[in-house]
Amino acid sequence: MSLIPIRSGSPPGGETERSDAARNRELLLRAARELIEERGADGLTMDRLAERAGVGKGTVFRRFGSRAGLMMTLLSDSEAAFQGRFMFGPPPLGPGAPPLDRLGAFGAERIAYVMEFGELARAADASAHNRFDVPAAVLWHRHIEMLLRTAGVTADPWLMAMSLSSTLDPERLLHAVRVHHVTPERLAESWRELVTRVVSCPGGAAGPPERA
Amino acid sequence: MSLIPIRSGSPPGGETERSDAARNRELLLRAARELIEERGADGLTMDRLAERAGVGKGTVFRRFGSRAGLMMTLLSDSEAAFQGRFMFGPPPLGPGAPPLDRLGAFGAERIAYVMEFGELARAADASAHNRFDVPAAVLWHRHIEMLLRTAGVTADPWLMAMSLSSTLDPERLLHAVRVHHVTPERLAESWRELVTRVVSCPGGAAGPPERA
DNA sequence: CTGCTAAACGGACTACGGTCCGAATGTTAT
DNA sequence: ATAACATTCGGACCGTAGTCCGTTTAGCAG
Repeated sequence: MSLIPIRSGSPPGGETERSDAARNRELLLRAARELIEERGADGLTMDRLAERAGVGKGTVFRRFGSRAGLMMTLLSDSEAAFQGRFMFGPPPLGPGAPPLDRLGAFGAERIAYVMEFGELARAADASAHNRFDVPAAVLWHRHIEMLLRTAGVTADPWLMAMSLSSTLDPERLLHAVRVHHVTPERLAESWRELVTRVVSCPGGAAGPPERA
Repeated sequence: MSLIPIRSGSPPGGETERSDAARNRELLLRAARELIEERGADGLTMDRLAERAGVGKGTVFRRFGSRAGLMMTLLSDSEAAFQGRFMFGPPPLGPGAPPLDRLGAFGAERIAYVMEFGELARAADASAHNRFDVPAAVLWHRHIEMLLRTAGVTADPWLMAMSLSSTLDPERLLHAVRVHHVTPERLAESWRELVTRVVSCPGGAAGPPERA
C-alpha cells in the first residue's frame, strides 16, 4: 500500500539506515509537526526546525533535501492514502464507475484535500521549478489523462489533463477560498461542470487531430 | 492608450517626481534591461541591479517595491499593448467577433506573449501571494468571464474563468514547452479545443444553477 | 544667496534557504 | 576489542530578497 513515495526521507528505502540517522529523522519530523502546529506551515523555517530538533542544519537538508521535500514527507501519508483511494478504492473515485464520474469525484476529493492540508501542499509546491515533475503530480496527471482517454476524449489528452490539473492547483484554490470566499462546494460544482463539458462535447475547432 | 498601469514605477503618476528620482528610475530600468540581456531574468538580482545602476539598494526597493514589481514595470509596455489589442483592437481578438472566436484568439495571443516574455512573466509572478490580484491578472480574468457570459455560459462564469486562466499560467506553459517540448501551436490548439467545449456544451451535471 | 523641509538616498542589517567540508560516530571485518 | 571505513553530523558560510534609519539633497520661500 505504500505506492509511489512522495518524497522518501529514505525510511526503509534502499539500504539500511544508520541508527543515529533514524533517530534524527524521527526527531525532525516530530519537531516539524510541533512547529507547524504552533506557528503554521509558513512559520516553519529550516533553522528553527534544526534548533528545535536539536540537530545541525546540515542534517535537516541531508534528510529532506529542501524545505519542499520536508513538506512532501509530512504529507506523504495522506497523499499515499489519497492515491490509494483513486487508484484502488471504491467507486465513484476508484475503478468501476464511468470515467466522467471518476473525474468529478477526483476533483472533489482533491479540493477537500487542499482544504485540509492546503498550507502544507502550498509549501510543498513552493519555489520548485520542478513542481510539475514531482512523482505525485505526474501520477495525478496520468490518472486524469487516462480517464479522459477512457471517456473518449481524443483531442490531445495530455494537454487537456494539464489544463484540468492546473485548475486544481493548491495556490489557486486556496486563493479563491481565502480571498474571494468561494466555498469548497462551489469549487467542486464548477469542477464537475468543467469536466462534464470537456468530456461530453465533440471538439468543434478540431482541425487535423494528430500532429507530432 | 495607457490603460491600467501594471505596476507603476510612478513615472508621472500622482504628483510630480523629484529630478534625482526620475534620473535613478531611468538608470535602474536601463541597467535592468542590460542585465537581463546579459544573464537572463533569473540572473538579475537586486544587489547587482543596484550596483550596475550605481544607486543604493534601498533606492531599488523604493522605486519598485519588490523584484516582482520591477519585472512588472519592465513588462508594462508590452502588457499595455496586449491589453489594448484584446479590448479595443481588431477582431477576432478585439470586439466584433463571436465570443468563442475571441476566447480562442485570446489564448493564442497569451501563449505567444508567454513564449516571448516568459522569463519575465514568470519572475513577475514569482513569490507574490497576491499574484492573482495584480491588476493585469484581474483584467484578464474579467475579460474571460465577460466572454463566457456573452457566449451564454451560465454555470459560475467567475470560477470557469479562473480555471481557464490557470491553463494560461506562464509557469505551466513554459514548463510544457521547455521540459516536455510541446510546441506553442499545440498549446494554442488545445486551448481552442478547451474553450470550444466549455462554451458550446450544455452543462450536464448542473443542479440548481444559482446558489450564493 | 540662504535656510528650511519633505523627499529620496544608501548601505548596513535581518531572515531565510541552501551548500560545504572537517569532525564525529555507527557499523563491520578481523 | 580493535581498527578501518563509510556514513552522518554540525554549524560556519554564501547569495538573495527585503527592511530600517541616519544622512543627503532637491525644490522652494524669503
